[in-house]
Amino acid sequence: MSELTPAFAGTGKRASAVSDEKIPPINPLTVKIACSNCNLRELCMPLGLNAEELNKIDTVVEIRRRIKRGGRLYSNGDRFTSLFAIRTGFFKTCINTEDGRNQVTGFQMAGEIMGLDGIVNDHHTCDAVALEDAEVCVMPFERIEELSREVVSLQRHVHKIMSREIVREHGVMLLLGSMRAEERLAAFLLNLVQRLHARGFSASELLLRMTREEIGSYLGLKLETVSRTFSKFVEEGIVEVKQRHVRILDTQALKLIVNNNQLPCQ
Amino acid sequence: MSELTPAFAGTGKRASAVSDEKIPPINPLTVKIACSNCNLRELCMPLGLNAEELNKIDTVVEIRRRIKRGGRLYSNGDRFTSLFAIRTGFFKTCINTEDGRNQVTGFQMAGEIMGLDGIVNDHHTCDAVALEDAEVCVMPFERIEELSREVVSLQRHVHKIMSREIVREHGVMLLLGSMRAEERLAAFLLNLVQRLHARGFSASELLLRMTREEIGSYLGLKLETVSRTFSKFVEEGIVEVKQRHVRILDTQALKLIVNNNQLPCQ
DNA sequence: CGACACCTTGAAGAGGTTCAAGAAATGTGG
DNA sequence: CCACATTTCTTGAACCTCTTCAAGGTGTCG
Repeated sequence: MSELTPAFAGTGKRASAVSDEKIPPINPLTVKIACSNCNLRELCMPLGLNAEELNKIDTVVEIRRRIKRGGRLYSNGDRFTSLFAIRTGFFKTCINTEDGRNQVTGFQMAGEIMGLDGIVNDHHTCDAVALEDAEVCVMPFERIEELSREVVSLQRHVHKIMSREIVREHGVMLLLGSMRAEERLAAFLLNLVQRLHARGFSASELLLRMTREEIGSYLGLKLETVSRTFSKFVEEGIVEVKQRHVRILDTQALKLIVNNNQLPCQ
Repeated sequence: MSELTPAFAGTGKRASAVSDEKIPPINPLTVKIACSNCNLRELCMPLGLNAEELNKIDTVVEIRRRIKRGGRLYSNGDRFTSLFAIRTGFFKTCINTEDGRNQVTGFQMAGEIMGLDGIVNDHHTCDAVALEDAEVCVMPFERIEELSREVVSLQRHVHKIMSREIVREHGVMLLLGSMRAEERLAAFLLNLVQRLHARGFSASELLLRMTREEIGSYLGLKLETVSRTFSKFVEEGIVEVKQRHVRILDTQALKLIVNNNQLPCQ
């Protein structure tokens, strides 16, 4: 776990694929608020639209909104009006109950949609907190519904996004209900790195944007257990860890841990 | 825990509200396949439709389907074509992984919608097993999408159903991630009895349709722990338990257990 | 540079699991 | 309808994983 820093220097940079412009100096001439010229379109919008549909879709994003690290996109109890597509940054969503319970329900990154929990009761039921400075596209839900009555592929897309969230949560239930600490952390790391890789980042290095406590809350473990489990993986040569920098040395070993030491078929 | 049997005799009968006809002799004259004269409509279909919309909605249910106890409505890998509304009966949904993990992701009863997991990849990702003889309305999803482009309140309704499922799963994550065995079982009992009560059954007596093992799987506990926790509740005078018959004697005590021994505000 | 948040590690303890045996209920076939 | 097989449930005892409590280290930011 000695000299990690140099190797991690590039972790924050995209290696390929879906590259997106830097945020600070938004050029109003080239970056107008429109999905049709957004590099993340393939992640949050349907593919195969014709020109007319593309024009309609462009009107779905009302404005963009910036959230500072630690700030909230929405809070439990807030009125629901819009879904949000993450352009840049990293979020956690969590439930905080009156009696002091706390549960991180997910971590969200660029291209992912937030706010679905608010639809059912017109109010949000969890908090969305930025874990790094972020920018989101605000999509009024009424507009989404209106458009998806006209654009069939958008309608289908919205349904898929919600279904995907349901299936993701099934996976979390499997994790929380049937895995031990090592298995949970291995599954967590593999999931994170896979999603980052799909966005052009490294398949083996990652920078954790959340604390041990937040990881623990998500995984149903105490922060000490998360820390100890990281240390165990390090001892076994599976990962290198330096604070929030993680390098996966043996992806296969992590997969074996998750799969009950069985090689997945094929 | 002595003489429970007599009191439980009526458990299977509806006390009031949404009463529905018995299944076996379906009279084709009175019970045509139509949501507009279904007693469960208020549970699975939007309210406040005009006559024209009601007529359209009636075409959403293709056929009904009966599932024997132990039978499957769908299985992991099955092609997704339809959503299902439960008319009668009781289901569990569960994930079974190749490496032998198993997780019950939910229990469903009359008026609830199943199959949402299949939308995202056109294939189901879990098994839906009937825990008692059941009858479901089969609603082809293409038809639902078509109609919800025309009937705004149906569109909104579909969105709410999916959002509700997402929020429900957040609650399960909270349960699995942050509660101890007693708290989990108390929350489980309160949730079940509340849903049954909303359907006209008793607010304090219930007949469990699932085994201790299935409860345990859902709650992330072993069946022995479920059994022991039931026994503990019995010792404390909170419930009476005789096999699958449960009578809640002290709802408040269960609520206190769930709420970390804090009375909920107001 | 000091205050603060975050992380690591050790030791003791609690909660839940595992293994095992027996009891109770349920289903089946004659 | 009864006898038997099977499933389900309960309970005890030993064990193990994770938590709790505590202390010290590391990194960060004004």
